[in-house]
Amino acid sequence: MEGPVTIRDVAARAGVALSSVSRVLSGHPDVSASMRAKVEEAAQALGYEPDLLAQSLRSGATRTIGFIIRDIANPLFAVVARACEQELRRNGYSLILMNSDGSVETESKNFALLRRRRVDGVIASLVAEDSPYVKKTILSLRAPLVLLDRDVKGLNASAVITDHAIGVKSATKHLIEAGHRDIAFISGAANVYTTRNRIKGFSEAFAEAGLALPEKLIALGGFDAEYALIHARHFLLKNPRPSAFIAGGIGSTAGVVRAFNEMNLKIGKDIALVALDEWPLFDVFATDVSSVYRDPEAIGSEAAHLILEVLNGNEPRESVIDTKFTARASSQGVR
Amino acid sequence: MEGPVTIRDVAARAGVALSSVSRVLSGHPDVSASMRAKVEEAAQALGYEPDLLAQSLRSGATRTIGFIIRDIANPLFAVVARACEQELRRNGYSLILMNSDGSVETESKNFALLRRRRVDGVIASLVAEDSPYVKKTILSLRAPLVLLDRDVKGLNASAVITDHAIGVKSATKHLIEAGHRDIAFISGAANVYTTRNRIKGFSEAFAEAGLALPEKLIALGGFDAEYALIHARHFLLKNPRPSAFIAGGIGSTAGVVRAFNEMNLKIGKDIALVALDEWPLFDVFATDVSSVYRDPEAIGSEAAHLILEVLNGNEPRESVIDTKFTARASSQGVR
DNA sequence: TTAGATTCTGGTAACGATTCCATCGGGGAA
DNA sequence: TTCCCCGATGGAATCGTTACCAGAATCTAA
Repeated sequence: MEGPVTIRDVAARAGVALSSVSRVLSGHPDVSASMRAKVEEAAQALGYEPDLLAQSLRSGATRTIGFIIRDIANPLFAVVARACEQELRRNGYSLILMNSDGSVETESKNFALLRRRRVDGVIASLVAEDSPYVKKTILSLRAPLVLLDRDVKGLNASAVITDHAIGVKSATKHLIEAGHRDIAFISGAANVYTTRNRIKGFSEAFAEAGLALPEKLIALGGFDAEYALIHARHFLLKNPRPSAFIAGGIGSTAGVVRAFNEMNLKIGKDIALVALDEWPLFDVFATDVSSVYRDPEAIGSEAAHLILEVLNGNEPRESVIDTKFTARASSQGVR
Repeated sequence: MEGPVTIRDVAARAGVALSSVSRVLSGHPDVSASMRAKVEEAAQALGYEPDLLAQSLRSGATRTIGFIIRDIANPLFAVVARACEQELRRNGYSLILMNSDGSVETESKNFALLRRRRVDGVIASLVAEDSPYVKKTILSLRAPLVLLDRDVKGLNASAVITDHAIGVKSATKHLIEAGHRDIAFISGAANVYTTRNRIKGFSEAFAEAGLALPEKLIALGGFDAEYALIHARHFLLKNPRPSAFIAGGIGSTAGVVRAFNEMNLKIGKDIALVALDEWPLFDVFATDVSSVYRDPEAIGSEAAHLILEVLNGNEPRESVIDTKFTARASSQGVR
């Protein structure tokens, strides 16, 4: 019937000044027992709930964290987001989710909007590290930032970094030992750390084996299935055909395997495959696919920890998550 | 160097009253050209950005929508969330994401927090329709609500409803025609519309075939993989063993197929399967699994439309999304 | 010329909270 | 008894906006 009840209503009902109500409710020490009782009775009776908006305006803290990623529908990021939200929620923060849809303009607008919303911090997986706006946008944030798997110089930001190289290197080594030489590698563009670090592992394995990197079989341009499909098709028409593929991420894997299916190539028999990252139902419907795994749960909660640390006055820092290669039937030698 | 620039700073620089600045920036008609020029120059020069917090406090609208679901890591809901966020973003709203982790208490706390944050609306997939708190919590929201696949009486809320029955019915009919009689059905609890509506389709198919419903083979208790795994194991030990399974959702499917794998049962050969809902890489790694499909993209953007409609003064309403059964190799008759 | 309407502008009161400051007692110490 | 200090309270300013109100300036019509 009445609108939302404010601190004034409580003060009126208790017959005291509103500053006294505020003191009681915020646990100020200098309040008498009788005052405390009166105010608490009134607040209880009226069902008073403090307005977070007003508190935020006054205090300058919104207890809100922005979360910007390319696409929440990427199952890996969905798990990251869940873990992150859970951990932030436990600490009294809420999460504002924004997809950048793979567009640097959208990403930039998202940052600007979060700034205007006065979020206390931002966790982001940037579309690109080298786009001209990035630094300007981020430096004007005036709030702590946690990057997910990105390396941008001169930012003073925290970051959760994945050590892809170690996993990709042992995957590549494994393929080489199984006799593969023409190994195709399809992943996102080199303007994000993720890709560069994966290629690092890939290159190191070839170098250590004393072999030349198959540069013609490397396609770095997009994490989406479409990009991978087109380039996998192209590679599969080469002569000789590559005998193995490494697919950089869930989208890439989808594209690569679609290309295999189109040409009726059986994984592990006609062609070898290593997938970087796993996806839902991986363990039941892709039981023989070799993979380089990283724990998205750990990434999400670590991102939350890093932002909370800075909000508690600590210095930004980096945290490294490792990856693990598991060989399965898909990466054996093929005839 | 300076803190964030406010409307006062702009007023000072332009040498006018702050009310004039507000008028210019909010496009009030009664402003002279020279005033407009002065203010715009000053705002531009100082890089002024209005504070959404203050605007919200003043206007009463936060342009913020709460989104409460059980688990964003469920790939179906991740796509729903993405579509929803995109559509809301286009209309100037931001989305606050909260997982309820399958707990009615957490869900209730999330609602309370969103209320205190003064969100303009909430989109939610309730954990249960019948928990005692639900109505009280929701009625005290004082903001429009869109339910996802839930049916709660006396709420005056909008809803995006999926017509599962039609798809499940034709799936069941198909199984019956292929000779299956002992069809197991595993899904979430009956205190959500989703489950009841699926069972409705299941029952109707049996009724129309003049057969008795295999009540002993119905397990309704949880959408999670663990629940499905336990009950699938149990059913598979029965004599006679069910010849077909319908798994209600992505989690259920994971559990059911794990049970198959444990007992070394080949899908489509030793045992038939129909999955309700599809998941990422379904088309490449589960090409022969029969499914009842619904379009999560449509659900998400429809939810956004429904909440925007009410925010624009229209009455709440329901919107129905249909489902489609596709028969594949997994649901043929088995020896 | 003057009344009345019309622009335009500045000042001020909100929105709902917190916090500083001043005031008023009462209790303890000298 | 006097002085001081501290606990307890109320009043007012503030966070950054918007919106109302009043007054000044300009304009139109009689």
